[in-house]
Amino acid sequence: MINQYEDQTKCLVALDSIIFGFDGEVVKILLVKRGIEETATTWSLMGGWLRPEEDLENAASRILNELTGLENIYLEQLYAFGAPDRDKISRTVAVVYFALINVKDYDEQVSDSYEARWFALDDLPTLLFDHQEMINKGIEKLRYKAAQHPIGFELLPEKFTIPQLQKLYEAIFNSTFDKRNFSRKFLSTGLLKKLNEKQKGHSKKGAFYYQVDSDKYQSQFNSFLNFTRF
Amino acid sequence: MINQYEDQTKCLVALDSIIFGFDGEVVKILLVKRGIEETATTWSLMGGWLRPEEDLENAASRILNELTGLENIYLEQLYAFGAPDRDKISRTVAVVYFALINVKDYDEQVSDSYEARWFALDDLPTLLFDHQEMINKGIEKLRYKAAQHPIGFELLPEKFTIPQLQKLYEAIFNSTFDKRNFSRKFLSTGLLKKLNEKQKGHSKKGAFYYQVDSDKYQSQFNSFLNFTRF
DNA sequence: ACAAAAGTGTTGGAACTACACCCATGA
DNA sequence: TCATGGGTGTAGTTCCAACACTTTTGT
Repeated sequence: MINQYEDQTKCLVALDSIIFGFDGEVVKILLVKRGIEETATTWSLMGGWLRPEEDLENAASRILNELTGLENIYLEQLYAFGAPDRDKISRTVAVVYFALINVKDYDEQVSDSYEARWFALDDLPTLLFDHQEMINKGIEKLRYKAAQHPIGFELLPEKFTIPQLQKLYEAIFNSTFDKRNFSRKFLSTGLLKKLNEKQKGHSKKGAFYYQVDSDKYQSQFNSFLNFTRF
Repeated sequence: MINQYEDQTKCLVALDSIIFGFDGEVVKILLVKRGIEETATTWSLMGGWLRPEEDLENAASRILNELTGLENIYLEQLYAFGAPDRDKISRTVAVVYFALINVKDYDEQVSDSYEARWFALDDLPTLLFDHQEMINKGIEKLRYKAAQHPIGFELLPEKFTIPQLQKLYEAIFNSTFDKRNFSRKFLSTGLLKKLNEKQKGHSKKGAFYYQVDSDKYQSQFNSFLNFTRF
C-alpha cells in the first residue's frame, strides 16, 4: 500500500483567526502588525503555529489570546488553505477559524496592550500572504450563517435596540431592509425580551432595549433551518 | 513577535476523501482496506499524504485516483481534523474532502482493480482513527447542502425518474416525503426536462424519465438560497 | 381482475413583500 | 414648533403542508 509514515513531507501548520466585530455602524475585522522578518510592517490576521500537544481549535484560541488578549471567544473552523506557495518562506498549511464579537466589549484590552486594530470591511489594508482570500471566505460564511440563524446577537451588547440589530444585519449584508418587516420577523421568533428601558442620546424619542432570551435561543438554535433569508 | 519559522513543530498533512454514492435505494460510502502496519485490516476513507508541490485539493484528487481509479470527481473541502492523538503513529493533521457520485457510473472501475467497497450508511464497519467522526460531519454537510441546492442530481444517472429522485432525498434525509409535494417542488424549479420514455421493469405502469437541463442548472446554481428545505 | 406503483389538484394557513402615517422627545 | 428617528398595520401574493383518488399495465 501507499501509506508510509517515513519520508513524507512535513509541513508547518498555522492557525489564523478572523475576528469580526460590530461597533454599531459597520462590521470590522481585527488585524495585527506581524513581525516576520522583512514583512514586519504588514497587517495580518492573528496567526501562529500549532504546538505538538494542541488541538487545532485550542491552538487558535491560544494564539488569539497571545496576540490580542481576547479570551473565551467561540471560534468556528472556516477553511484550510494549503497552496504550495502561500507562504514563501516555508511550506505551510493554514487552518482558519473565525468569530463574531461586539467591538465595545473588548475594545480596551485589544488596543491597549497589543498591536491590534479594527479595520472596517471596506477599508482593509494590504494583507499578508493569502489573508485577503481568507477574509473573503469568512465574509461569505458570515452572511450565510446570519441568514440562517439570528446569529447577529453575538455581535451586539447585552441590551440592544431593534434599530441597532437592523443596522448590524444591513452591515453584514451590505444592504437595507424595510424596518417594519425587519422588526416583525425578529420579534416573531420569540427570542427577544423587551426591557422597560429606553436608549437615550441616540435619538430624541429613544428606542426600547431588548435582550436575548438565551434559554429559548439555545433551545431553538438547531431548529432554525427555516430562519429568514432576506 | 512570536512567529518564528525555526523550531516549530512540523506535522504530516493527510488528505482524506469521503465519497458518497447512491445506488437507487440507499446512500453508500466508499471505503478502502488500508495497509498501514498493524492496522492493515481496517477499513478507512481514501487517505494519503500531501506532497511538497501540491495544493490540498489536488492532493486529495490524486490520492483518490490512486486508491480507487476515480478521476475528475469534484471534491469539496469539508473540515480539518487535528487532535493530537488522532493518529497514534505520528502527529498528523487531516484535511477532509467529500464528493457525491452515482454508484453505477463508477462501479466497475472501483471494485475491479482496487480494494475498495461501497458500504451502506447504516452498515459501516469499524473505521480507522477518527474516520467515523469525519463521516458524521460529512453526512451533516450533505444534508445541509441537499436542502439548499438540488444537488442530488449528481447522484443519479443521466436519465432518472421522479420516484428515484425522491428515494434519493429520502435516503439522504432518512425520512419520507409526500410524493405530490415532492414532485411539484422539483418540477417547479424548471430544471427538469421530461423525456418521452418510460422506465420499464421496476413497476407495471412505468415512470417517465427526466433529465437535468444543465444550462439552467448551471445558471441557477447560485441563486438557490431559496431552495427548499423539507 | 387485481395488485403495484405512477401520477395528479385543491384548500387553508403561514409567511413574505410593499407600502405610509403617527408618536415621542430634545433642541 | 420642528426635526429626528422610533414605532406600528394592512392587503395582496406566494409558498407550503396536508390530504385521496384515478391511471396504467404486468401478471
